[in-house]
Amino acid sequence: MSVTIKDVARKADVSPSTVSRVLSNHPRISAATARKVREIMEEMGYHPNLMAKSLVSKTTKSICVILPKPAEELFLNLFFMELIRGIVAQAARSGYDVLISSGASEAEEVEAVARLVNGRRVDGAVLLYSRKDDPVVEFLKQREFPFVLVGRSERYPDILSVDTDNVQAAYDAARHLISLGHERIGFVGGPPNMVVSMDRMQGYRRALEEAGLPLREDWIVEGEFLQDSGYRAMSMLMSLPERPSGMLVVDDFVTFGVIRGLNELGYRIPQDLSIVSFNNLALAELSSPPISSVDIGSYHLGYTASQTLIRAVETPREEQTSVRHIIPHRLIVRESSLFAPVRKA
Amino acid sequence: MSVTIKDVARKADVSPSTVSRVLSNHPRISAATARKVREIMEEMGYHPNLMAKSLVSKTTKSICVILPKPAEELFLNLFFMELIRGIVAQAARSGYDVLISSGASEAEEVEAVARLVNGRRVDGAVLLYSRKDDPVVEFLKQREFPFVLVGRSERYPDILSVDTDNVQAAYDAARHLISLGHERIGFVGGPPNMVVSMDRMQGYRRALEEAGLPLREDWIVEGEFLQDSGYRAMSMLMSLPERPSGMLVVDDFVTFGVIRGLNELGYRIPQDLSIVSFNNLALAELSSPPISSVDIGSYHLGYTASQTLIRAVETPREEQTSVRHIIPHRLIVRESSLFAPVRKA
DNA sequence: ATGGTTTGTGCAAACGTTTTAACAAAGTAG
DNA sequence: CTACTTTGTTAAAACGTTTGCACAAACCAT
Repeated sequence: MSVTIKDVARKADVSPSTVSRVLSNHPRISAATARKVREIMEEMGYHPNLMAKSLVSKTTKSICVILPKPAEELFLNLFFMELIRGIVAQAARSGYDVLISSGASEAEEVEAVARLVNGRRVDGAVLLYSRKDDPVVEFLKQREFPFVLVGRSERYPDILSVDTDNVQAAYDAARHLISLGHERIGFVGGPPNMVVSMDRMQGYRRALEEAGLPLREDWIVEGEFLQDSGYRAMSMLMSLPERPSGMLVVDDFVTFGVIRGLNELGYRIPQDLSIVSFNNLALAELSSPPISSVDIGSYHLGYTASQTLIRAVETPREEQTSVRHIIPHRLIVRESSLFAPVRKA
Repeated sequence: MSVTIKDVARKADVSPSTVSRVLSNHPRISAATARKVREIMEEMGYHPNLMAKSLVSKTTKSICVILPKPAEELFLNLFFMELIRGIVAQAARSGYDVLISSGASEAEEVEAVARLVNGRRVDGAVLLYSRKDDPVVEFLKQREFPFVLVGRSERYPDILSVDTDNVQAAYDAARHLISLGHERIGFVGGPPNMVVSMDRMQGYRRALEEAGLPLREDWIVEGEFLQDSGYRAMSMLMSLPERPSGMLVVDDFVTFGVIRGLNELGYRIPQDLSIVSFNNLALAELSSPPISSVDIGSYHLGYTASQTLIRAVETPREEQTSVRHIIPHRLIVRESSLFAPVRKA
């Protein structure tokens, strides 16, 4: 059907090997031959068959990204999209393709990635965030298959990973509120089995402890964040006898739920409650009021993940130098956080 | 390195062909042999090499989705994510993998897809929305490569596509406002070179014309929607001597910009301005106030697109029966739209 | 001239499958 | 018992590349 290396060879009156070598810029090909062959390739509309190439080179020039199952991170969608963009952009630059895969359950997820890995369809995998005992991590680790984790693994701290220093990020965010004079600070977390939730929680606790502020468990909410649980969280929190004046919220999306809850209850932001959240999605800026948020460089995170993975795939067994990349974060202050009610400045 | 069909054959004391046939459930294999071979496969941990399979079968069992270049549809990110989920889910069910690709410019985009298509790395492609003269459509069309368009092509109405009836959707949305008593209705559109923008605009116009309402060009805004252009659009619109009492907005994300603009200007929604928008992203519900939005079934759209494409890929040349799928939409009324100032009920 | 290196090319074997054609063995009908 | 069909299996040729080895020709010091 379509034109092969042999057709080109025949027409150019050289052997297939020569054509192949022209393709890969082999140094021992004469300029004249190279030019001729290239001309003919152009003329005949030759394009190498990537499958055949893969078969012999035992390398696919593609990586896969495992999209976590939807349910538990509905609220991370926008973040994922940015991440994926970064991954795809970098992979393209390195000449890699990106396969995207997912499963409806954890079991399906590992099954999907097993198919790709076992079928030698990809050279490496990037995992988007990890649960506490992620079976996919387990699988890849045991198969010794190259992969990079966007996030942090508790069980395997030595794993190739790209991450935000979430403890520090949460610490910084809390410090921001504290520096504004807030002394009663609550926390709205994500699903407790996700490492990122745990880390942010820890940063929050540390900042409060260090500042000698009260750490009240009833100001801490964690859970799946669906439609109206932001509302419910707020209605619970705000009906306490003693209410926080500032809140850390684990993700901008969740913050939307929170804001809506507060609006319905008649509270005003930031006058009644200051909010700082995380991820700095495009939404944060468009919210009313615009949300103070810790930018974690989602695109950059993806970009680096892809880069790290591809480097790992391409270097044989010599130890990877740095095993854990931290992407810097930075707090973007907007209107949702203001001085505490008892003014200081 | 890894175990091949030949290794299994040797150990099972049959020929490679037999193993291959066991794999594909060939009817002429005896139950006994099949069982034995399967056992050995299991025992040795055999997994077929998909590349080799592809090479001979000339089919890759994968499709690609072309992510439009980021700039112009920042606001569609969330929508795309849903779409992709649908595509990936359906593809997985049909045993297909999904490759995702993009380019920084239109030229790069077509280059990226050309690589995949020419390299026979995918069996089909799904395009997410189309510009007016999309070069990717042009390329695929001319190559006679199977693809499905999520959206509508002006130039090629006969193309395989899955779409919302955007004219009708916009019409319905406008009717909703009209039925609430609004007589002054504006429109905030998307980039004018996108077909979806044009269609929604048309539905808006039609509804107003039909109802005999004034169609004022200064109530119509279109353009790239970035950070503060929502704000600017509103500040322009609301400073007109005669202001609309209701607005159609092309996308929930854009609506966020609009709402923020209105908030800053001191207008209240829906009291001062009713808003109906499109896509019904998860955000719509979380907004303050929650946004009335036309749900276009993004996931379903992606799911159907994938299904349609794969069917097309797998049936040879017999004409595809229905060439254009319309996914039903439905208006979800929330708090952003209310009776017009002059009450009727 | 001579031997040694460099340069340019081709042969053929691999990569791991599928599939066509061939064939032996076993079953079936007359 | 023979001729024909069915059943189960195999050998070998593809699929389109890459690459190690071989080798001739050209170049370069002696």
